[in-house]
Amino acid sequence: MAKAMREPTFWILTALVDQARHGYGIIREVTALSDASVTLQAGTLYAALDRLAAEGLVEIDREETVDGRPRRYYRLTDDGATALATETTRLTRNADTAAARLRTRRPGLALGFTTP
Amino acid sequence: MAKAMREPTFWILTALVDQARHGYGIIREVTALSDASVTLQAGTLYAALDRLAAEGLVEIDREETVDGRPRRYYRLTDDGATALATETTRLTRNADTAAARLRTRRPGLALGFTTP
DNA sequence: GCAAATATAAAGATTATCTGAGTATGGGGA
DNA sequence: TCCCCATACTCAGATAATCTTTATATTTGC
Repeated sequence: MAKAMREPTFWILTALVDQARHGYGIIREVTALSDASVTLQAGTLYAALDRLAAEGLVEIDREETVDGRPRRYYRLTDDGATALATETTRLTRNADTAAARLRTRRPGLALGFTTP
Repeated sequence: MAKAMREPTFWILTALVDQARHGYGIIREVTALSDASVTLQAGTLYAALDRLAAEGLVEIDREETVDGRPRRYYRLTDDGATALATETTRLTRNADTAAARLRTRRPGLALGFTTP
């Protein structure tokens, strides 16, 4: 079984599903995707990109300079998409297992969690 | 926002939802709950129980000796149940966000993930 | 009689993330 | 014009949860 992914890693891969993005763009996309509940730290992001590139889950798409600032774009690889899909399945299964258990606790009472 | 929970922590809390269990019982329950895809390591478990007790998410239920072996039972606190419910909501939301994005990738093709 | 299962403990290594600081450019408001 | 903020990336050190390994002790099953 693939080892559990940490949240920043999960969000970075998710941000790259639809298009290649550069580091700072990933940060903004994750903020938007997560409804501002997750704010990637720069240190975390760039370290994670290096690691993910080494693992083959992302790769450099292109580098360009916009307004005098250099950007490095990353894209998701097929392995990255597969890893994200696997992780997503795992998250769903875990959440479903816990939700089912929680429903049996104090039956008839309002639950402390909601479905979005 | 509550900080993301790691997988072993999530499973320990989930295992305690329905009843108080002792350490070794938690290990076996998590193996069963996760369809044998997660096997808690003893070192991880007992360290996590100490930490979770210090955080007030679990508490000692009772201690008893069965067949000459001492067992320490833990139960989930209300805070623990709330934390697990919050985490479950987060997992569901994250998984749904990623799943929606993955569906838009290479439309028409079979997806690399399944719903359980 | 010996291995495997039961039950807990604890030290050291690993690793992703967090924290915080640093470098640099460009745009917008005062 | 000046300064702050947003943009864009880098890096060193601290933190925290987990993993790995080892240890101890009892009981059950073969």
